[in-house]
Amino acid sequence: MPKIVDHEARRQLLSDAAWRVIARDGIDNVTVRKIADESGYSPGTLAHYFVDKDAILRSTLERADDNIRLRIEAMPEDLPPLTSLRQVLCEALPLDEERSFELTLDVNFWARALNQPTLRTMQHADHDAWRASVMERVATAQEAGEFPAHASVEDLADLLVAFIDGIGLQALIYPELITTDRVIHLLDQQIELMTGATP
Amino acid sequence: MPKIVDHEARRQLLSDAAWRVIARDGIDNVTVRKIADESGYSPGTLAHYFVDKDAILRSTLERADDNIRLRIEAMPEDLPPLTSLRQVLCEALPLDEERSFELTLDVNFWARALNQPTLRTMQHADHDAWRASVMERVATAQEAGEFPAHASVEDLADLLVAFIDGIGLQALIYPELITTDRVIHLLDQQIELMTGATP
Amino acid sequence: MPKIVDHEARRQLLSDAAWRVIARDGIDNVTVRKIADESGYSPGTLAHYFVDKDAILRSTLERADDNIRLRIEAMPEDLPPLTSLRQVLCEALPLDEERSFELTLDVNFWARALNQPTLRTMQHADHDAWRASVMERVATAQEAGEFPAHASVEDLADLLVAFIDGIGLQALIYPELITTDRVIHLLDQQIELMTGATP
Amino acid sequence: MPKIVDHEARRQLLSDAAWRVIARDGIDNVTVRKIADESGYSPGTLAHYFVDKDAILRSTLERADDNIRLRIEAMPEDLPPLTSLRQVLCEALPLDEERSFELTLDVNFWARALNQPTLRTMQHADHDAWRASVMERVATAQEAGEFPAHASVEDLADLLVAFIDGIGLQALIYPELITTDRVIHLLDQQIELMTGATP
DNA sequence: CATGAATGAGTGTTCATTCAT
DNA sequence: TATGAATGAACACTCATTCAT
Repeated sequence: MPKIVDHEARRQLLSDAAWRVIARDGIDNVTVRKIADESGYSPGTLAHYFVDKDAILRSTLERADDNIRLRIEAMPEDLPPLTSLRQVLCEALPLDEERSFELTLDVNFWARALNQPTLRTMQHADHDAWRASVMERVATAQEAGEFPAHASVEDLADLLVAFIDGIGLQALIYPELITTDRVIHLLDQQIELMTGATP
Repeated sequence: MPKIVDHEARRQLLSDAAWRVIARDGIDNVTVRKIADESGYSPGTLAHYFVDKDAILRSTLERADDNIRLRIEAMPEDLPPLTSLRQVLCEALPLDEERSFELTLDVNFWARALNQPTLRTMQHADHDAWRASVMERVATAQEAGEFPAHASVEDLADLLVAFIDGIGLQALIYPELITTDRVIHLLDQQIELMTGATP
Repeated sequence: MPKIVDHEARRQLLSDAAWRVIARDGIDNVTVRKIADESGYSPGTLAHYFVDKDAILRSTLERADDNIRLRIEAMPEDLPPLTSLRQVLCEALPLDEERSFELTLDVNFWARALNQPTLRTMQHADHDAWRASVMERVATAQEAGEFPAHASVEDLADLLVAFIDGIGLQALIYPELITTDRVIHLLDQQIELMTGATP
Repeated sequence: MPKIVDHEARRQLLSDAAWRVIARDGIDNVTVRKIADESGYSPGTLAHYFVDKDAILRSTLERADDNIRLRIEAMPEDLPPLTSLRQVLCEALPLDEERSFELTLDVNFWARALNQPTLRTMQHADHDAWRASVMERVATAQEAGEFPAHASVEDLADLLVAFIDGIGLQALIYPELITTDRVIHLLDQQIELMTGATP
């Protein structure tokens, strides 16, 4: 069934074009025409693959979160617990162009999620999945003695997740204030606080 | 004599109406007509007080950040250092309707700031002012022996600020996941980690 | 009845302000607000003196043509026939700032006259009055032997009037092409042709 | 395959519709909706062919002057010099509906040209081209002995151009005063004056 | 008489969507 | 399936006019 494969491939191609437009111009300035131009297809073509403009935008969010999930799944499994945790956390930080691109998309959708239940549900699911990945590695690390035994795994995970969300946002919006190096430095500080590795 | 209106008061009235529309419908769905309806005035009236729609939107951001700043300035000065710090941090969290309202506005402007330099500059200045308030209190607390003497004030402040930004966002978007009580609990945990007050 | 005098004086003041705005910005870009600003009064005040915006505009045309008529009436009566004729013709040419100002106004109203009968009637009357002045002086000059006896006074007058209208327009729109000196030169040529004063 | 339209043909169709609206309602009363209605298309369609309303208006001026130029270029080349000159002059006079239509357009743009440099440049170029056509034929006629040998070709041409501009305007605005027959009569008189062909 | 705040209809323009080819 | 011309509602903004003070 080559048609089906083509169809899905075309959807992804169009979705990626939409993503680039969002990242470049901001979600408020996206027009179907721009996406069509960016993709190399005509506006009418988009109608064959997405019911409406909102569907195109939603598809970009799906793709962005797929990317993060796939990268996490692709990680080696035999890493030291803290290393693995650190890698998972870094996947959500704007440390390189690709991840900045993904986070830019997320930020563009946050405000919309406040008003669009469908979008909110999507983001919620993705955030939960990522949070579960973090929590899983926190638990493993705790078992390995990296975190204090009495600490709540949920609390530790949520503290990390909140920190990552906050520092990532700042790094994205105020890159001259929060450089990539400083993001890493602060992440190390936060982990150090939590492992209790105080001198 | 014609009716003389207090221009500044009228501007605030209209700005507040705009704010309510942004919070209710999302910044993407704001129209001048809606703001006019919400304010009780006609669309043409808005033109007397703001040069264009963007100026109205910007004014809401100014008001929101003014609110936070004024509340911080109004705090008693003789509080214990950690209490004062905690209060400043809480001013930026969506712990009640008013503060949720303010944070909703901020979230709505984040994506726009990525593409509009003017907006970004405004947000940067406001964020910096708040960050300075936090840092000032962290320094005072450290002098009072609440934080380890060797810790960097900047690092401590930025860790807190990142945590607040992240947890506030989650509490706003996923209130059923991160309740107000949990926000407070996690804030306490984070402060505890930083003071080194391990049980 | 001092009120009446004030009223008329105020009308003229406002009319002059309107005139300046038309000449400066073009009749298409005139707004009541601009006229109010130019006059130093408020928009509401204009309503006391003119029923609507069109009435203000019409009043400027009246004033412009009054000016030309008054200048012609103020001319000495004992001038040589050709000199007198020449002076009348020059009153409608943009030879100085004042007359350029008047012609600018006329040009601004020509297109409107094509669609607004009221305006057309006004312009017609003014144009007729000026044409009559020209014809009168042509007749006098012919009687004095300046023009060939067999020539039609009407034809001579209309040829002159057409020339003046045409050359004035060009001098106004393309001043770098048709300078003031050239206008005078061409006027002399035309008169010479008509007097038959061939060298 | 979608319907492929001839862009240039469609532009002309829309331009002609705009022209009719200008001639009917006056350039001040032209709205995009009226042009759309007149053309039989929707307002949105115009945006596919012209960047904005001003571009539509400008296109009508281009078309009008193209028309005159093309008619002059299409004239037989072996006419007697004075006949050829006379024909060129008549092309700019409102002697029939088509030429009245063209002149109406010009008059509508004159006032605008005073304030819009782009428009002024366009009109200047067109006027110059037409003036050059006149001058060329005056020169040929002079060589053929129709005009006095000592007369300046430039002066003769400018006298004719000014006369044509002036009489055309009057014929257009005051048709009951200056009939078509009278326009022709006066043109003959003017040429006669210039050739010195006094009976 | 003078004010200027307020109105709301009208404007040019944008753009998601439709659909004949 | 792909096209791109066409649509028409929605938008921000302008501005002549009204009217309470």
